[in-house]
Amino acid sequence: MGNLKIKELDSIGYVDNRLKSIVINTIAKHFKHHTNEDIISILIHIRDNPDTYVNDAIKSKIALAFISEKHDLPANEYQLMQTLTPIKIYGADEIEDAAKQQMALALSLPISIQGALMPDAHSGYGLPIGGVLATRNAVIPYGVGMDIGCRMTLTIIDADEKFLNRYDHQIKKVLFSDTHFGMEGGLAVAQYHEVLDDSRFKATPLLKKLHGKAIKQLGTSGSGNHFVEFGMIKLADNNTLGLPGNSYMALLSHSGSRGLGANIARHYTQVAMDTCKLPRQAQPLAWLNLDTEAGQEYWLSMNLAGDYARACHDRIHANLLKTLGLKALHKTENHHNFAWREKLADGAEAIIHRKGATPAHEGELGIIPGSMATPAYLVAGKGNTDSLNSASHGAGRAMSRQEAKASMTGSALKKTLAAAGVTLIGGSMEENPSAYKNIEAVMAAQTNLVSIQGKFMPRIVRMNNE
DNA sequence: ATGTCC
Repeated sequence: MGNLKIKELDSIGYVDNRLKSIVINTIAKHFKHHTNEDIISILIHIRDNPDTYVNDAIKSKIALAFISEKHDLPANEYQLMQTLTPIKIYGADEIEDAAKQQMALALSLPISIQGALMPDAHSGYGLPIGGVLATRNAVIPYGVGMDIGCRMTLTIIDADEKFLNRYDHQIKKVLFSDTHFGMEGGLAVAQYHEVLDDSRFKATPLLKKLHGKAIKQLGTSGSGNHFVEFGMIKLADNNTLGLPGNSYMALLSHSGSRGLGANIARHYTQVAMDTCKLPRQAQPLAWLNLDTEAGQEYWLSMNLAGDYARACHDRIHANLLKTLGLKALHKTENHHNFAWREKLADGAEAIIHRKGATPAHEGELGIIPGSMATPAYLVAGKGNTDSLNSASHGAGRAMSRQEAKASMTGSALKKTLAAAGVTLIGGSMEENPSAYKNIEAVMAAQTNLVSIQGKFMPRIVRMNNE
């Protein structure tokens, strides 16, 4: 740093030793060719306007340290920022205020860079469902969610509607015998997938402990809105899959990482909340710095849970197709509860949290389901950077689970299903189609984010009982 | 979402 003296730092208010060492390191790394005069004027500007630098790739470290020093906070305590972090909201009219407020709170974290709210958004714990958040070198366990790697898999099958109609009875039987939903019991046939041999299961005491549970639950589905269903998909002409724009039988599944991911999420949320202190209302958004051991452990564990969730879908699809003697033509899959290291529009690297959001980079295929009696859409991303390359993960809840239960009777649901030509095996009132927003309206709110490649209509749906 | 506090 040329001949800038420590005394000069003192004279401009950089007195704290931690602050000084960050400044010295930053200067040595990034401001080698600046004059002392320039450096001092930059430091004074950061000192007087720290909030405006919290998103700066280089100067944010100084700004954050300065803010924490100024407020006389310990190194692990943080204040919320007043600066407005960029946010784009899609389908704002249909999104409840509580979800927007949660997103605004998330954007006031000093680690937040950019955010987006998808048209199916509703309030969740910490980050709203349908929330996308870019942060700098930190991961928020509640920004990923409790079901790490909750995801979709669609297999387009080499069969037409005649097969679905002719083998209706067998399909129902297999959807009952070859899937497992809920917490008790498991599949009749022992499952294997190479993910079970993954060495990451030996990386931490927690993962070692969870390995047995992962073995038992491989190939099972969860509860709530999780499903496995057969239906028909009509592909668009000139779709990007390279398949003729015909109608095909298809298998669609929605589930996550079961007990493995839930335990990882619970454990590291606690670690984050113990080690990253925030104002009370923001505490669920506590993060793990990715340079710390806990941050790296979570990152490894989250990725393993994601791979495990994928393996569960792989087993489900392989089991059902094998029993029914069917052949896959094409497979589409995507996580919608996960975090990725990605580049932002300006080239800066960020951690992108998608909590109930579909990755939608240019050309990337994904699946956006409606409900048990409404279409799911096979989409290709448009790479819209305002949405952080994301789209909705479904139609989104219009009613709480309680409201949904209270507003629907068994006979009314039967009528809805019959009108849609859907057979439901298991399922609950909480998942009734009217508890969800209109999927067509949600799709209309994100035409700048994805293009529709195919429309899937469920025919035989398996969900958890109750 | 989750053997819903091993």
